[in-house]
Amino acid sequence: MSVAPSHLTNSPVLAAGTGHSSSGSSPTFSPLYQQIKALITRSLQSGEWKPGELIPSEVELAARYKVSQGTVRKAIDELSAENLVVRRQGKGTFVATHHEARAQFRFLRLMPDTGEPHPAENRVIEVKRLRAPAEVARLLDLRAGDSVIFIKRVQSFDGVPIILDELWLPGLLFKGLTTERLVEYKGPMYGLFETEFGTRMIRATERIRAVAADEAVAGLLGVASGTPLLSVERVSYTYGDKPVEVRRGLYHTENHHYQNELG
Amino acid sequence: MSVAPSHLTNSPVLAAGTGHSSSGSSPTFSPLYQQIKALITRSLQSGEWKPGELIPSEVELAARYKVSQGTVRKAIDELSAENLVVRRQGKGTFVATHHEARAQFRFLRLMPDTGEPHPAENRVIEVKRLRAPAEVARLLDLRAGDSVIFIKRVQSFDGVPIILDELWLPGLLFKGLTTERLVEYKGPMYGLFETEFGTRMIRATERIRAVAADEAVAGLLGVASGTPLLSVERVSYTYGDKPVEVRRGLYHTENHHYQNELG
DNA sequence: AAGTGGTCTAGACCACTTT
DNA sequence: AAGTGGTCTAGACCACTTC
Repeated sequence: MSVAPSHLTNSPVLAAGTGHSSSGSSPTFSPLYQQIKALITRSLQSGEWKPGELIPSEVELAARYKVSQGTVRKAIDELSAENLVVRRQGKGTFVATHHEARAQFRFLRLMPDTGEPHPAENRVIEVKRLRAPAEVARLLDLRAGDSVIFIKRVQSFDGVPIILDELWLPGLLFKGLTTERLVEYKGPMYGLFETEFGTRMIRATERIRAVAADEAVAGLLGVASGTPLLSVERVSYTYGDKPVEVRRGLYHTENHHYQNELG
Repeated sequence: MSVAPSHLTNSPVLAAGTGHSSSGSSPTFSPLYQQIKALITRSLQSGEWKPGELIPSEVELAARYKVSQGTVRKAIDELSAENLVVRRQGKGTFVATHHEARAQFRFLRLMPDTGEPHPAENRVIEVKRLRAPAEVARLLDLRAGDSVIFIKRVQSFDGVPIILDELWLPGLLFKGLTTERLVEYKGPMYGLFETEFGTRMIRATERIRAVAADEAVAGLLGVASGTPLLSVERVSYTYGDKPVEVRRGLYHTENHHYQNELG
């Protein structure tokens, strides 16, 4: 009935019956739906469909890739599970964006011990361009000495400073980033990165430990020197597992805690 | 062709064609595969299939529940995603267990800053039965004053004490738990709970903060009083989201860190 | 009414494991 | 060879949204 999708690595021609094979004899072979998933991911990465936009329907994609709707469906199921897209019944499938309430708490895990989480107030302390320190260069997959943008800021809740953040971003990707744009932008920083610089954070790894506040830090957070703080070192990745942000946060956890779920 | 599964809430009789409906007019209705999933979960919970054992094949389950294999498959897909079962191609589907290398790191997130994770050595400091403090009773969904088992222990890596744990367990569920059984048991504590007491931890929530070591804690961990420590408060749940463990860990994070992934 | 994702079925073939 | 989970297809109907 159907014709084998010639641009994919599978079955050159299909045997009798309806189903068709899922592996050829090529050096690389993966299930069809994985290949479809990779193709869709490529389109997301290239900006063919931008954050917040509607992607083609399952039927359209099935026609485009010459596979069944069920196969496209399984590909999108996985993309949805990885938070790259969001399905909405009756409407369609949308490219995920950081400009949504539900997406916020994936990357900001600090919660007040009691009551509802409040929006953070940001105070930018410093933005400058510098040569990547060896450690940052290693984590960002850059050469030591490559240009990076350094940001230092304090986040407050209800007027009380709680988080001191330091960020390092690849200079090439975030060329026009200035203090003004950071300050005037409302909403989460990842929303700014996504909208203004076309870089979307997909996942991150964190290393958490307890440290003591030194003099400088204590001053910025309004605590006594030596106060125990949560140190959160984060590396964020975009499409293709490319590292695009190194962040070091110091959290004052007297009345807040880092919330984590072990699934 | 097929007959509607009368023990499920859906379609009393099925219309022409192959597919059949997914919602009735009953007060409660959920997709068929969710109902199947609930039935399988109940069998896991009741011990019909024990940890490590093989559960019936998809074909058998489809016959038992009078649904298609595809529907059983979708139910098991979700159970697999939730780590309740493990699929092995060609062999079958097995009930998940804590006695596996892969399951360890889901609940022990402390890693050495460099090198491979080592097995922990446990030193049990105290095991006693007491009346649940108000906070513990609240978290375990018990009445204040109900009997709980309290455990205090130190975990070391390469002979260096790193973790001080305090645990509270419902007395009813862990009747025969003694210091001896804790000490003589090899492997992870959740393995003991699962094998000896039939209580399997499914998921947990954690609240993490930084605190200073007091005199008693400092002595047990061999650090100076006032040293910043990671405080990890965990509540673990078994089937049916029933809380069955409260744990408070203090981690010395000078050469270790808590590893977390943000998906 | 038309289009979208969500559910369910039936059947085919594949890859892997055991007998 | 037989049994298991894994992939793929085709088609039906449902729930929801928009026109």
